[in-house]
Amino acid sequence: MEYKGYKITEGKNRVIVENVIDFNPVHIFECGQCFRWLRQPDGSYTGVAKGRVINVSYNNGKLELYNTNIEDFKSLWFDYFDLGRDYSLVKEKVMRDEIMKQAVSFGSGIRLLRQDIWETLISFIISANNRIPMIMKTVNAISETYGREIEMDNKKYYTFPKLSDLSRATIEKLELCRAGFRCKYILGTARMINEGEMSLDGLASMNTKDARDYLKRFPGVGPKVADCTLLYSGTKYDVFPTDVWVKRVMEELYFKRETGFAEIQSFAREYFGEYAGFAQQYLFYYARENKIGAN
DNA sequence: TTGCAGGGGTCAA
DNA sequence: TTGACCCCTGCA
Repeated sequence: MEYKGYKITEGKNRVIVENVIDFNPVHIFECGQCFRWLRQPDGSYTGVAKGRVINVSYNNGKLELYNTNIEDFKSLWFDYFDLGRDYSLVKEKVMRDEIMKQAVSFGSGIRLLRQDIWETLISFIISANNRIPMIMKTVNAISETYGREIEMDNKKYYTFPKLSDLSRATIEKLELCRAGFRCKYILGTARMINEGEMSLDGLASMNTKDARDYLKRFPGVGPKVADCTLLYSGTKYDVFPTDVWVKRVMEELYFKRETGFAEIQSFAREYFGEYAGFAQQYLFYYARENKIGAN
């Protein structure tokens, strides 16, 4: 059948989507926006999202989602993989110079996943002063401890915990998930939302600055975590999360000198405008994979 | 083998 | 503006 410009067919516990372009699982899942997708020996990726576990592979315009059905594809995965967006247009918009042409060509199959904002917020609180393998371990441990068990091919996986379940956690038990000094931030944030003191529901209708300031009221959330939360949940795209890698690549390729957070932010806003978030993602992936600016 | 620096930042002084 | 911070890995 035809669905929003794609040809989709249903197979045994799987959905095949044809005519998919600008989609590369390696770029998407390894560009740093998510922590729950694992590369399999055959090159496909298995991950937990939307309360489900699926396996994703892609070859020559054909996207294959295993352990799902057409109904879930329409209601969940189409949106999650941002399949309604024309990434060729996005690339055109951000390729403003030779540097961006390089970065885009390097990460040509990147897509910004539209992830659950609650999970994204907690995951990026964990990311502070941390390394990716550790972040993945901690998010997994939290899911195993407080999430729900699901299954694919007789293997167990765990969904990211609901707000109410994580709110009931204790610092002592959370510490077993190896979140270290971030445990108090996780619990503090969860409880503020659970008790109704704060809410993630209104962020989309705020302007970007207000949304960022609002998120920064959570413990463990500063400018970087706030911007990541907004961008990787698909809430705001005119943000430019600036971590050490982005700072390095901006200094080395654009500024040709040392600079600060504020200067990079205003440059990105001015230069990339509403596409800043996409530009950041191409740049980050390019910088990290090529160790640009690494000592 | 042991020791130490440092990491996708944030907080507090 | 500057150091401390959980925990783990990489590298002397």
